[in-house]
Amino acid sequence: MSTPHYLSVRDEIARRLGALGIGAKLPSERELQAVSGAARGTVREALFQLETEGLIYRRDRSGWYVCPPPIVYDPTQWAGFMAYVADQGRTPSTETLSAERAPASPVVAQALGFEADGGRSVYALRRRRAVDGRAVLVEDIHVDPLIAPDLLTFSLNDSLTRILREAYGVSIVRTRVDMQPCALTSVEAAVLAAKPGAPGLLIVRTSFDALGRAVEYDREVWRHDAVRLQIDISRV
Amino acid sequence: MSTPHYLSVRDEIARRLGALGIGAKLPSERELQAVSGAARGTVREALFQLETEGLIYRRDRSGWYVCPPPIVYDPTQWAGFMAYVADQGRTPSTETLSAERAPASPVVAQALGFEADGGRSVYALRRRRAVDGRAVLVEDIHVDPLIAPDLLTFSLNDSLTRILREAYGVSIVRTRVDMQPCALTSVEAAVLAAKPGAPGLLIVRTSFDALGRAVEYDREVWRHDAVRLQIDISRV
DNA sequence: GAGTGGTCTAGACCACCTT
DNA sequence: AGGTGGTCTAGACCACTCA
Repeated sequence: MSTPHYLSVRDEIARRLGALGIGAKLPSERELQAVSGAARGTVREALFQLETEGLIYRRDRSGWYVCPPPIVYDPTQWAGFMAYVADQGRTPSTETLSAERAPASPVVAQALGFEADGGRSVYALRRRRAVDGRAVLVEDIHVDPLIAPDLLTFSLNDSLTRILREAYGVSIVRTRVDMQPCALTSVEAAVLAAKPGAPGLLIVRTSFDALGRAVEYDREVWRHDAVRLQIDISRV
Repeated sequence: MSTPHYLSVRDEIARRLGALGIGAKLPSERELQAVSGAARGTVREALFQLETEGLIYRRDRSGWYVCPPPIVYDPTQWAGFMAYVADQGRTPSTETLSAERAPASPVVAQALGFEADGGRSVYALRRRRAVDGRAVLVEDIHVDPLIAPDLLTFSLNDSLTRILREAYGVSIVRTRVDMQPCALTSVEAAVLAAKPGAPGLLIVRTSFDALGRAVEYDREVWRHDAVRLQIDISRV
């Protein structure tokens, strides 16, 4: 047995994924076990492998499902999530989980250029966004209340950038994007119906206006299999 | 037992990571098992968790080690790997694993704008790059021989972009970057002394010159914990 | 050669989802 | 209420690394 058993089980399962449709539920682990003749732990090893590859995902305590293709995402463009996803023939949705004015954490305060220990507060939004009904990301957005007073009176499921532009006359001219693989915390996992510790992709965006003010600090945690970043850069 | 045992083991191990230096080897799994009183599988569960979080990594069949901090990488800048890493106070190194002229695969041919079934060949380089002696990425670079004839006569551990500019007068003015979490194939894992299926980060760069020609197609597979992308975008 | 991590087995119990 | 995935145990053997 030169190649481990769990890899042949992986291949066997992978072969069937095409027959199952996108989003379809896989047979139970105990069924897969019966078919493959392996112990359940070995079957799970194979499933974890496919999860890392982005071919299947799980909904916590529910089961394993075939991954839909990833969304292609350009964090430097400002078309907005709803437009992007629709352009790719998918159905986006946004849900605002919370919206409040709260004290700025040190990280947020620094990102928005607040003075240390100023005790400033920020607008904090938490949104869950889904593609074709599957929750793919949770984001925390922080906005300086001095730049966008009364922000919370707007409909927050829309493009926030449009609100900033149309209601406050603030245009984004510079964006700093940070990206890093991560593990889902228990909070993030709960929001995404995933298991805590599942692999994710962290994208942090800080947006600046023409005056150089940090207007928006956006922290997005994606399911790692749900997104592919694509950026097009032209040098001057 | 509201929180799973493997998570308390994780916390216990995480607490000790500070005391161990960066790059230090963790105690063996059987030692950790003895300390925690858990079964070995549970200890491994905890270690996998820390691996996903990017706090520890393993060298295949050797053991678990404390992760150094990630390299901050801007794929849109052309400073080059060696310059980047050095700027961050780390020691970069590059090793050319192979350099040859070979038929272009369909993916490469399309990326470089070759006509379909043209039977064109390309220069293909495979390089391994390390930070402080730890292999962090393997890259496959493909260059159009019509644009850079005799490329293989140069010293290929250097910045390829500089060679293109200084020897061939080709400047990159546009870059398309694609990025996606992935799993290491057995080939990539072998090059990086990792386990096949370990989490990775795939970065694909296609670079164009002023004439709009695709000059270079670069496919980089990173250890997922070794890199943090950072991009700064200004809109005109 | 000793000890390591990698793989694998064959069970078990529980909390939770689904029906 | 039944079945699921999540967690956990207590072993075992092997290929490999390292001293």
